[in-house]
Amino acid sequence: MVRATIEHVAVKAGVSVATVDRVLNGRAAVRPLTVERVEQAIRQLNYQPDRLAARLARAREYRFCFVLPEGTNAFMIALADAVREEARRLTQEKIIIDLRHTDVFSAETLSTTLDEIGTVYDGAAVVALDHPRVREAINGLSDRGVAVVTLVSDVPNSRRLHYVGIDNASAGRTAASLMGRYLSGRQGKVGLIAGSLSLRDHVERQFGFEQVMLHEYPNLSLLPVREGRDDGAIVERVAAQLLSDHSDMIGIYNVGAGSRGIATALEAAGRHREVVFITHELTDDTRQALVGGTIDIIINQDAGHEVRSAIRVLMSKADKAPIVDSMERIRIDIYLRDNIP
Amino acid sequence: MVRATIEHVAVKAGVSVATVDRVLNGRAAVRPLTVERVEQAIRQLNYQPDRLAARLARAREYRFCFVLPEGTNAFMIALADAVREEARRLTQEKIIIDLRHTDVFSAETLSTTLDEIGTVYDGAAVVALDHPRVREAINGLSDRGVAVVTLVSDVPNSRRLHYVGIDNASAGRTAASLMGRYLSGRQGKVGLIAGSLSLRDHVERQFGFEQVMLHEYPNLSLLPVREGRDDGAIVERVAAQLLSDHSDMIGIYNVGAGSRGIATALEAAGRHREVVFITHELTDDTRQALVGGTIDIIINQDAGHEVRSAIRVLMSKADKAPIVDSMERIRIDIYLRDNIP
DNA sequence: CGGACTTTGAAAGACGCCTATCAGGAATTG
DNA sequence: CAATTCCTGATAGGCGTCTTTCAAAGTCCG
Repeated sequence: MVRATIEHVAVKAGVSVATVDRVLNGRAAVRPLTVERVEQAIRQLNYQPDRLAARLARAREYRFCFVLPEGTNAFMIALADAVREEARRLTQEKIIIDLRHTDVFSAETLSTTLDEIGTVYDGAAVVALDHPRVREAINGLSDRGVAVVTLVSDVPNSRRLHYVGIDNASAGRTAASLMGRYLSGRQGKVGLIAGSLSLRDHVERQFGFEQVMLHEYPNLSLLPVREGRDDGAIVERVAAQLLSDHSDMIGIYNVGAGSRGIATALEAAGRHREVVFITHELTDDTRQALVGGTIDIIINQDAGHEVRSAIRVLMSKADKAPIVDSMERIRIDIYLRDNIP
Repeated sequence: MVRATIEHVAVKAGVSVATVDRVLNGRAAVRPLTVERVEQAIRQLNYQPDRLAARLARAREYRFCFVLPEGTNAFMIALADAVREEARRLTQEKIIIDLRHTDVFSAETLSTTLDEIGTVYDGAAVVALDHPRVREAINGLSDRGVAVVTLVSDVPNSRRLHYVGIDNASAGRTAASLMGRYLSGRQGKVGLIAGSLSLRDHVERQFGFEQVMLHEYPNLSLLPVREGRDDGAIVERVAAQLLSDHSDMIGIYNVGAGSRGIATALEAAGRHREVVFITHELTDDTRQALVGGTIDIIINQDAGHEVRSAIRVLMSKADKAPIVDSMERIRIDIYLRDNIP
C-alpha cells in the first residue's frame, strides 16, 4: 500500500489539489460542503501530510529562545552547554536557537527580558521564577503567539504550553524515602539545605521531602530548612554550622546547588562516612564526591533530555503536530556510585 | 547566513552540481584533483546535505525488523507494544517496521529466524541469546549488509552495530548497593533468583550483584542462585522454598521476570514487610507490588526509549549519519514508591 | 438580468537533493 | 594520429508539499 498523497485525496474527493490545500491550511474560504467532502476523503485514505516534504516546501526557519539564569551554577552551565550543542546539531534542520542569560531571581529583570523577546521567535523555553510579574510576562508572550515552555522550574497557572522538567515534589519524596531507608534503625537529626525558596522547584522538593520524612520516619527528626543561595561558600558555612550545632545529625538533603560546600564541611568534620548525604544534579563536583563516598545519592535530571524535549515540544507546536506525552516525561534519575555513567 | 546548498559548493569549487553529487555519493569516477577541490569547498562552506531533502528525494523506504521473544513475559510484551506504537508513528516517515516473535532461548530457532531475514531489511534489532550459533547468524546478517543492533541483551564479539540496553553489570551492582544500604545494621541471608543463565543480561546482573554484595556487605550472606525460568509459577515455588528453608532470609533480588510469584510467596509467608525485595522491570504487576510495599525497589529500562534508540541507530546507519552516543545511552531507572510515573 | 462577490480549478515555480542520460572534451592507448 | 576510455557539464524529471496567480464558474443581491 502506497502512502496517500494530496493528489489522491483530491481525486477521491473530486476536487483539485488546490482546494485540498485550502482545506488543509485554511488558506481561503471553501464551501462547507466541499470541506466535508475533502475531510471525508482524508479520513478514508488515512492521509497524513508528509512532514518532511512540508518542512522542505515551507523553507521556513524556526527560531527558539532559551532563557537561563546567569551565574556559575554547575547544572545551569550544563543546561546551557546542552542548548548550545543542540543548537549546533539543529542548524542543519533550519532550527535556530538563541540563548540568553538573565537574573532569574529578579522578577523585574526576568519579566523585562521576556517582554523584550518580542515576536521574532516561534517559541521560548524559560527557567522561571514563580512570581505574578513573571506569570504576566509569560502570558503576554503566549498571547503574542510565542509558545512558552517552562524549564526545570514551573510557573503553574500561567498560559505556558508545557512544563519540561521533573516532578520536584516526587523527587523530594524519593530523597526522603532513600534517606529513611539508609538510616533505618538509627536515631538522629536530618538537615535540609535549599537554594532559594523563591524558586518553585526547591520549594516542591522540600515539601515532598518533609511530607515523607514526617509521616514515615519518626525515628528521624527534621531540622528547620536553611538557605544556601546555591552558593558553594555560603552552603559550606551553613553546613559547618549545622554540623557543629547538631552532633547527632546523621543525614543531609541538599535541595539546591553548592554540594561541594557541604562535602567539604562534612569531610572537615570527619563525619562524611557517618552522615548520609543526598543531593541533586550530577556535576563534576557531585560525581567526584559520590565516587569518593561523601555523597551517597545524587538525584538528577538530564539536561540534554530536557533541552531536546523542550525543542520537540516547541517544534510540535509550530508544526501543529501533537505532542506525545510519554516521550516528554522527564524522569528522575537516581545515581549511586554503581550506576553513574 | 544562509545554509549552503549543493549549488553553492559547485560554484565555489568551480565544477558542476553533477560532479559535486558524484563526489558526495561516490556515483562515478572523479579525478582525484577534482575530488580534492570539491571537498575543500565543502569544508569551507561547512556544507552538510539536508537530510530531509535527501530522504524526500530518495523516496526510499526503510525497512527494519525487530526480533523479540515469544511468550508472556510482561517486559517483552511492553517492548513489543512499544515497537508497534513506533511503527505506527513512523509510517508517515516512510519507515516500515516488522515485528517477529521467536523462541530466543533456542539458539537453533533464533539463528534460523535471523538467517531467514534475508536482504529485504535495512536493519534488524534482536533480543539475542549469547551463543556461538547466534553470533554467526548476526555476523551473517551484517555481512549481507543488514545492520544489526542487539536489544536488551548483548552479544559481544559479534559484528553487531550497536548494543541498545542498560549496562546490566552496573544494574546488578546498583541493586546490591541498595540492598546493602536498606539492610544496614541487620544480619541475614539474601536470595537471588534468575530467569535463565543463558541470557547474558541475567548473568551480568548476577555478576554485578554478587561482586558488590561479597565485598561490601559482609553482614549479609548470599544464597546460591536459583533459576526461575522467568515463569511466575516456577518463580513462586522457588521463592516459597527459599523462604521456608531460610527463616533468616531478609533480602531477595530477582534478576528476571516473574516477580508476581515472589510477591505472592512473600505475602503468603507474611514476610513481605520484613524482607527487602528488589526486582527488575516496571510492569502492572511490579508497580502494584511496589505501591503495596511488597517490592521495595524496581530497576527498570524504558522499553519506549530502547525501541526509539534502536530505530535511531539503524536509521543513522542507513543514512550514513553519525550516531550521538550520549543520546543513545539507555539509563538504569530506579523506581521507589515515590517516583513511579 | 447585470454586476459584485464567492468558490473552485489549473498550473507553475519553489524547497534541496537524487538519479539518469547525453554529449563533448580531456587524457590515454596502441 | 586515430581510437578508446575517462571525466565532466548540462539538463531534465522527480520526491510531496506549499504558495501564488489567473481565470473560470457559480452564487447572490438588488
